[in-house]
Amino acid sequence: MKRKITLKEIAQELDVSVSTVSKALSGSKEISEDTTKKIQAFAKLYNYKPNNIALSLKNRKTKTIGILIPEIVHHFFSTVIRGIELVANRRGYNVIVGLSNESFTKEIINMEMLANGSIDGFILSISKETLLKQDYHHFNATINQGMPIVMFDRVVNEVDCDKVIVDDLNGSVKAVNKLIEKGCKNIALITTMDYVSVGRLRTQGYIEALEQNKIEANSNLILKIDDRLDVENHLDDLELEMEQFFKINTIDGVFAVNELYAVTAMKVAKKLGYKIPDDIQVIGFTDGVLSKHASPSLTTVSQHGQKIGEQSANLLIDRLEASNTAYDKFSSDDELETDYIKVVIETKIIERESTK
Amino acid sequence: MKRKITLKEIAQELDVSVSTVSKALSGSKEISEDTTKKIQAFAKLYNYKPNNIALSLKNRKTKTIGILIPEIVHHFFSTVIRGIELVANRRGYNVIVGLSNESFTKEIINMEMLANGSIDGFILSISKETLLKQDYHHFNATINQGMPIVMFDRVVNEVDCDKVIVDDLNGSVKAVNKLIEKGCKNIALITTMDYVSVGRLRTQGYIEALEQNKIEANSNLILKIDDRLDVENHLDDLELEMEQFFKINTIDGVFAVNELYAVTAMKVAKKLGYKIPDDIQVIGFTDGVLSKHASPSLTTVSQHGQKIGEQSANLLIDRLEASNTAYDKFSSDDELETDYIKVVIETKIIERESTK
DNA sequence: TGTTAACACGAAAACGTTTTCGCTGAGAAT
DNA sequence: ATTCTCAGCGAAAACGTTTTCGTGTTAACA
Repeated sequence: MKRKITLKEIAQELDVSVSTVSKALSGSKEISEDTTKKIQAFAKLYNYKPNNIALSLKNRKTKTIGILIPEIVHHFFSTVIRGIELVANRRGYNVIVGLSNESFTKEIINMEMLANGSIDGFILSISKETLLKQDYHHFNATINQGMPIVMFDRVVNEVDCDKVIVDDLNGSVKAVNKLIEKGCKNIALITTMDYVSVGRLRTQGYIEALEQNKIEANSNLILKIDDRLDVENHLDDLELEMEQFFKINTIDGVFAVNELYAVTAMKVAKKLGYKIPDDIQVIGFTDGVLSKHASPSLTTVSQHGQKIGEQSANLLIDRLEASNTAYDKFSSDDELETDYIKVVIETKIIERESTK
Repeated sequence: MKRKITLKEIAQELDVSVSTVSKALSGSKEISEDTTKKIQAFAKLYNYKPNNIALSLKNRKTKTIGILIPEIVHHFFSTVIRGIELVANRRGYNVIVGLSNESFTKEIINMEMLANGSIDGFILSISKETLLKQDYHHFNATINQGMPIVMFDRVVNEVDCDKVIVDDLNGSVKAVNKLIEKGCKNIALITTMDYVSVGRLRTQGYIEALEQNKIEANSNLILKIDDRLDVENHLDDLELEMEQFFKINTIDGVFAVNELYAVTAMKVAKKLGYKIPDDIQVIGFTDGVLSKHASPSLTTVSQHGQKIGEQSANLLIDRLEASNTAYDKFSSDDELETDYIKVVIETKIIERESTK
């Protein structure tokens, strides 16, 4: 077992100083060609690689991005991570992942754990509990310590930082318009409680689309699911709720704010004897595995999670590397006027079998 | 913008030495009660938190685990990550994620990037390309440098390290037995090419179960999918291949080595007019979203990905913390006899609508 | 021969910790 | 009055780098 070799050991072995080794390895012309060759050969032989931690300490930057998300077993979030990892890696950064599990406390603990030097900046999506509490002090505290944050998807006005969001409103408008265009008269909405911003926006889109088409929104046709309970493990409840909903109302179109709701709606509808898309047409949000492989496969609003991740990472790294140089130029810690960017990722409707 | 405060700054501010501050904060009784109180109050006021990087450098351990997996947008792998993160966090570790994207080269690059001090140990699952090439030198090199590795799911005998695997063979035997027990006479197997160890093992389980029941395996009933092509984006090909398969053979039971194949098989079967589970019963492997939400929902062999992650993390951290003390005790770098552990996670059949 | 410039290298500081050891002064013991 | 003990604190080393600033040697120049 040969442990990793250090500059000091190379120096001792070759009877030169540590500084000489360092310079030789970086190809400094301060060192003679002879010594340089000798040192480089030796280093290669022993597979020398500089220690990242030491570099981080010296440079006061870790080349690591912290991702903080509510949940990882989730198609959308894992797609975003993939996007982040892709550009992070390409630009020489690593990615460290923390899960808040939708909990306010875990979110804070995780942030504090990472904010003490482990990372250069955050990319995060806010947990449901935090959204409910509307307590965002930990984000602002982190930013005030000089650590940049990029928020995606679940964002909030109270925090001043770069943001990457899906065009939820527009996407929903498009989806509902599509249903109308395909002949639906009584379009139901299956959504979440309002405190989740994406749920609220998608609901708003539904209403706007109806208004655009001079259709009066009927509150009976809106089903708000309480997703504080762990839906995945209470599928029966969900189905029951929807069954009631379908029985009470006459419906020929469904817009659901995520694919689980959409797929479940289809299942329930089929069970009640409706044919899809003949009797009822369905459009979901989020283009995940479920949409693709459901039968009938689901027409859906695609969020381009990977693009969101890529954009977020680019935004963060841009700011990180800009702040280096800006820092040198002005050397003023305070208030170099920062205007933050909000990137909106366009959605796209992917038509499959659940619409005519 | 107040940057993070350091020991040195506290020391200056309070006119004591850095050592005194450090000791006071750690509650050393070497420091008088007065000074201790003063320092602790000041530190709390300025929200002092020790810098992780400096600690890592000093302690020569980062309290960070590197995860290296082929793909993250994947139910099984993300579940494993969740398990790892859970126990890592509980035991004071962070988790850094690298994606090989099934590529040999990216696997190596990622390993080298992380092996230079950024992490204390690896938890990984081998990429397909690496399995194909059968080149495992990078794993052994890493281990020889004193960095422990835990492999899960896709493991290999050529590398000596702790391993956590699913009981693929037994799981498959159970699944096929279940089909036989439910009255299936002509059971088809839909599997991958043999170089993926889990595919091979599950195939083997299929054959063993048939033998146990004195049924002769019929090679016509085995469909090997070439998954080198990106299946997700070539669903049509997949369906076509299966359609041919179903047309040629008489089949009343299907065992598929993953849920995508199983769900697709159901889709094709339904299209051909078969009723599930009346005409054909289906069992898949991996209990993911698809299994749960397919219609009919899929009976499947559950792999307990989270448990795999938890076990892997515990194994790794145990070894990390043991090696500390062992190191102190013997102070011998070389060959303290290491016997590695292989943990087998039992599978469980979850019965749903696709079997009688 | 004496001054200078270039060259090749080393010493030391710095990043932020922890820890070992040594020092100082005050009170107790002799 | 002298030695001892101990409490309370500081200096310095160490972790592995990079970088700035010397410093000594040699060759070139006046």
